[in-house]
Amino acid sequence: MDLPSRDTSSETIAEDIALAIHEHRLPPGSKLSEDEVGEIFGVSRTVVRAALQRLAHDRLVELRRNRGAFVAQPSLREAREVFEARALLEPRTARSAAERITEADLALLQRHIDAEHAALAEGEAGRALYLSGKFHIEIARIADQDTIAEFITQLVARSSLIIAVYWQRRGALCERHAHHALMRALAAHDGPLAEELMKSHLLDLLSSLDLRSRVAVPSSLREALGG
Amino acid sequence: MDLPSRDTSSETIAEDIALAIHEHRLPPGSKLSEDEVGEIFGVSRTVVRAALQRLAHDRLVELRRNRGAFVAQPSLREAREVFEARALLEPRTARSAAERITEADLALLQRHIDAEHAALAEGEAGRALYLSGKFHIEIARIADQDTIAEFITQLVARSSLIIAVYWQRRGALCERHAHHALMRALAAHDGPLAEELMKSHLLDLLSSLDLRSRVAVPSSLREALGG
DNA sequence: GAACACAAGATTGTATACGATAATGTGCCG
DNA sequence: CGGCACATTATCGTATACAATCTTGTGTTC
Repeated sequence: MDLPSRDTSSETIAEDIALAIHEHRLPPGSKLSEDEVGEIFGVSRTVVRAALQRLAHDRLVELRRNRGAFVAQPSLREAREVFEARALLEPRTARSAAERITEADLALLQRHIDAEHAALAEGEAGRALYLSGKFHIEIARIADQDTIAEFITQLVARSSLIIAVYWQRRGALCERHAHHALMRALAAHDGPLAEELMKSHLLDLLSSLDLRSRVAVPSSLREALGG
Repeated sequence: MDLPSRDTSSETIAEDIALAIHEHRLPPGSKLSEDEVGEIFGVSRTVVRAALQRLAHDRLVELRRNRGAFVAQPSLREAREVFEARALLEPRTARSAAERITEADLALLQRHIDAEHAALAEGEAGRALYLSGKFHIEIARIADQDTIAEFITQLVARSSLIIAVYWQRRGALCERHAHHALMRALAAHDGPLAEELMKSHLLDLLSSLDLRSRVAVPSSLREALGG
């Protein structure tokens, strides 16, 4: 039943869970029992705990003492703060990326966009959102700023969670235009334009969230009631 | 020998180790054996591992598979990146802080500065550096930006490590002037000035490091040679 | 009938034990 | 005498077992 588990397992498990959260297969509030997770992945609680601790540090899960691990439910305040942090980091990073981007990088970014496009066409909105986040992370990597890229990776993951909770217009993510425009600026090595586009893109994202009143409903309760 | 250990222990241990790194009692490259640390704090390896994992996530220690945990030795590149990240985050945060700072906040900051002063006078350079970092973190907290404050906390801790490795002028930290000037700008609610002062303060810090050539010497080797 | 106290169950927190892996020391061979 | 192969040792990686804590169900009392 348990595959040979190629590498160090706790990292793999943490990434699997993170991906599930990212793709909204694990809704906010879900309980992640150590026994249960351990059985699913065929490992002991020890390694599960390590994975959960890592996710807790990234604020993707919340660890409550003697209660267990739950998929985090970002507060209104946290949602605002995450996007404010991104607004500080990403525009300047996009500018750096535009100044040093290569043809290979551009091709890679284009593949990301195409994959996102395809996922959306197939109705896999969760996966599309995940790939959309990858696009942002990739830009930070292109800027050759590993430290900042790491922060952005965290922020993108948390953004995914925030979108799961506070998204209002259930329609299409209007990101395609923004990402295409960013691509053009990057291809043209136009740093200032890329910076400006990224800035407004993040503002658009933030304003598309309903941060007025919608308190995060405890989805565990909703589960119990709905089904 | 072992105190009742008031709270959850792994957090406490992680903070104790972080403080020791911060104050340069644990030089970069030091090995942190699980058994050894566990014996010192009177706990099992389980909880030590949790603490070390947390520190590894903050990039204060490096975890090598089947080798153990070592106090991190930031690379030249990492040193540069950490200060670039701070340059993106802290100036704008200082501006926000200036706009919303209260009298109580000012008093607290002043106490920080005084304590730093006192530590320096008593020759406790390590503790002075630690308090100096606290000053920066406190500003982020005053800006009411928990998320960014968390990032800055990480970056300040890593900066301390970087200073331990790359500091060139062994003389006094020239921070006192910069921090006093910042205090004045904050007290005057002068956001733009605070932003500018923070920016140049960080640049000063970066330029006071010797990032030209000095490769981090493996201090374990140096220990062995020096006695 | 409602509220409190208590007990049973479940889940996490921690310690210990065993297996795997890498560093080190020893002996043989060239 | 130097270098390589192998055994030894120490340390980490993981699993399991026990203890502490919280939740929940039940019975009693007002």
